[in-house]
Amino acid sequence: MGLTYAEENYLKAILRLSTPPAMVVSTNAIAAHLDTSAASVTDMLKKLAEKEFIIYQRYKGASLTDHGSRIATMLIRKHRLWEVFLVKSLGMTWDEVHEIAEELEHIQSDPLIEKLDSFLGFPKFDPHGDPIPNAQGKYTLRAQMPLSDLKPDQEGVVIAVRESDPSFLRHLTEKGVNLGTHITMNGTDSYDQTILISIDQRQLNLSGKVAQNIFIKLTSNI
Amino acid sequence: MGLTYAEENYLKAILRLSTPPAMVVSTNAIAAHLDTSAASVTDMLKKLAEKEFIIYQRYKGASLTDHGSRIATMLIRKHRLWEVFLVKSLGMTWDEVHEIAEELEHIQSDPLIEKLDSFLGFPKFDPHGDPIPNAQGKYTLRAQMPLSDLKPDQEGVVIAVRESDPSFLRHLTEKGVNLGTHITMNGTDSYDQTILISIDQRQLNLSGKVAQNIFIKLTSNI
DNA sequence: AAATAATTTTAGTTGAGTCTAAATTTTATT
DNA sequence: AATAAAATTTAGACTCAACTAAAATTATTT
Repeated sequence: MGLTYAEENYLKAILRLSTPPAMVVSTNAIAAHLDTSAASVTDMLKKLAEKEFIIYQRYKGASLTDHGSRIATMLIRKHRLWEVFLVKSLGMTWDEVHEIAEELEHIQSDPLIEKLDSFLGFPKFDPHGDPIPNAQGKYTLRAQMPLSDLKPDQEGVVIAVRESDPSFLRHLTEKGVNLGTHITMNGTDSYDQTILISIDQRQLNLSGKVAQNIFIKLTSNI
Repeated sequence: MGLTYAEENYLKAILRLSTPPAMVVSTNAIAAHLDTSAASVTDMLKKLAEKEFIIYQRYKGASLTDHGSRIATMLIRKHRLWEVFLVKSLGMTWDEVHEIAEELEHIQSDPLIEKLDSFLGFPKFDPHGDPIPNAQGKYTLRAQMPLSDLKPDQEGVVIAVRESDPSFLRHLTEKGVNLGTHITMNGTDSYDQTILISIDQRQLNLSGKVAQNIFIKLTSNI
């Protein structure tokens, strides 16, 4: 009695869009996220509610039940474990793996995923720095802030980036920004919101939009 | 422009059922293999012919075009490479992997499959002894015969087994029959067609049906 | 509080892939 | 060669997941 790919993708979208404290997601938000029509979303929400994966009230939006939340979390777990495999074992780059993991996450086998986890050494984070839920659905949250929020002279280490847009990730690679890269904030250009940073001794600048999608763990600044 | 899972599965079925010299597969054979109705097969054959993956004549059956054959062969390649990964890297057993590989073979990424091949060391055979096509679609055929065809006192090594039925494979494992196992034929029980063999010094018997699905490479018999 | 805008749902279609039942074509048998 | 049997195709219907257009509900603004 497995779920269809479409059902799984809807649950994943609802989890991704659920934010505390409300945890209720609107029809339009899901439609935008999945690039589909609001009418299609309404149809699917009715089905998912019928199967008790979500709680849904007409015109009010949807929220995951414990059951639905568990399924969505396991999809995230599978997605991120496969990404680790693709990068660590096969040598793919962080910009190549999201699309492939979108397919791999739907493979149905609990023994497979537990053995993959073991094979990879029970990684806690994926190649973009996102936490990997364990078999019980628990994961590590780390204190982090967008690079764009750093004040001049603050410094830190890149611990995560917004995944999934390959050209954004390739841009970072070109600039020398990777997980673990140490960055010092120099300042913001008042005209164009460009961010000035240094990596090692090297100075460079990033657009504000890019800097919002790089996440930093602060280190003691002098 | 990818194929649907259903289309891919039909092409794979046609390849599996194509036997020289005719290479033409009947509607009913496909229906039986895919456990579906003949009417559904007819519908799909029309679509595949329209897309030029097969040549199809009403009432006469279907055969793969070069294009269709290439796609089906690449599915076999992916299926068998994933099986090697599941057994060699993750430590699964040969009875567990077919069903999972049926899903994994549909993952769409050429770089992925070439890197997987390299990671595994370009294996030539899968965990059931079936040959793995290379990136050009070429594979190694080996001389082999069913265990049931051995004459008394002939001996050889198990180099392949019919894959895909988990309970058959578990049965073999229990009896101590694996790829590489050396077997001597002792004889056939005239009553019930049971096959008598020895493995090392140990004697055991197998049903005729089982013995037909174990493939042997003969070694010099005294 | 009424009017307008935005959001969401309903109604009616579509295409993929399947089904059963009936009709057609091919093959085998007398 | 005529008839019976087997194989195959056609016809019509179903489910899933999507769509557009129109209707209904909720939110916002005047």
